[in-house]
Amino acid sequence: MGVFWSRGYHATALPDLLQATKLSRGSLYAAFGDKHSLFLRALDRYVADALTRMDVELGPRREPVDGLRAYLAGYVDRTSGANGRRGCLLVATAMELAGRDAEVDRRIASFFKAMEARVADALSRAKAAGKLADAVEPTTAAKILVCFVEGLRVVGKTAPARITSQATVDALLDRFIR
Amino acid sequence: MGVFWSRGYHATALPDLLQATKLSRGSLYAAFGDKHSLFLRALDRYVADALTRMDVELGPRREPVDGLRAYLAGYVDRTSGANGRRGCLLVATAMELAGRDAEVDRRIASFFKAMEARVADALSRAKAAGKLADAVEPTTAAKILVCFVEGLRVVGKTAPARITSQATVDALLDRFIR
DNA sequence: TCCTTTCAAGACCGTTCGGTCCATATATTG
DNA sequence: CAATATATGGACCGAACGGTCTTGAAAGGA
Repeated sequence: MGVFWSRGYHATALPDLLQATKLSRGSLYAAFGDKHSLFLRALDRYVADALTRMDVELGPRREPVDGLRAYLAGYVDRTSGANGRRGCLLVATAMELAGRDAEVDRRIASFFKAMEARVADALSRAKAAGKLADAVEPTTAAKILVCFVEGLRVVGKTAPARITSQATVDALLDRFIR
Repeated sequence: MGVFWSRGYHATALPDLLQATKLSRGSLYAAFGDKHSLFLRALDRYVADALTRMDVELGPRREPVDGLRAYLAGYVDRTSGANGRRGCLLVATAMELAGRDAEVDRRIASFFKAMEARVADALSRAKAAGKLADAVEPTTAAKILVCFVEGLRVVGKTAPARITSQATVDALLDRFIR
């Protein structure tokens, strides 16, 4: 997963994968079929990791506003410094392969949907608790937050300044919570 | 430019460029040096187009809030339907090449800075006109909007639904203007 | 008309790509 | 120990890559 993450699909060559998996050429093909299948596996793992992390951060047992802060803080962390420069396998894949690879399309779209649903859920619990500013609609606000964090990943590739990102995130959240 | 835009740098092969430029192999190399130089030219043009468009939308002669609406409407348009699926040369390049190509890095970073400056300027004029909501700080809000629109481009690759994007954009802007 | 310049078409180059195959070494098992 | 299953390193394959160079036709000028 790591090597696709760092380099992207096209830029990752077989030798990179062999080194990363410490497998021989033959064994790698026996185990995973081909490069594309291996990539889909990596993508699936990346998505699963992201979703379970969100389930922790935004889970129903947690105070929703705290959860949203944790969720956004995670993105600040992942878009700062070396993490930021490394980028995001999902966003990179969306830009590189979406529209040309149906399997990838499905995974990307379903991930965004799942992420949005989790954020929307946290927001609606926050709203029920009276923590949201007036006229904030959870599902729409969730779309805003999803777009925003994905944009953070893009900008973080070349401007991964933690303090700035954190301040930006705080300012955004301030427009939604009471 | 179009062919890099649609396919990305690595995925664009020489034959694609020959067909797009209607040049022979020899002429193309005589005119542009190599693939990388040609790509940088295309990127420069893309950036220049985007900035001049923003200068029109957010120019000082225009009502700043109207300008921001036009600017955001432009992004809705470019992230909807076929336009959305085509993606954005800048975002794709940022994810594919940033951190591995210094020339690209400079261009991406300076573009985001320039975009942010223009948005911030419009916002501060709006603030001076009393059109901004309380406690909205133009430079921070500009960073938010930039991240948001770049995120729209990412999400628009797989979910290019115009009505949804427009509603999301409207909801975001509503949090900032009075 | 002839000479020069230009440029398109594509042969060609070395390299690298993703993928297959085999000979060999290493375990595993009776 | 012998027989068998397993997995490894790397040779090998055709194709495509980016880039160079030759050839020949068309165009322009004297």
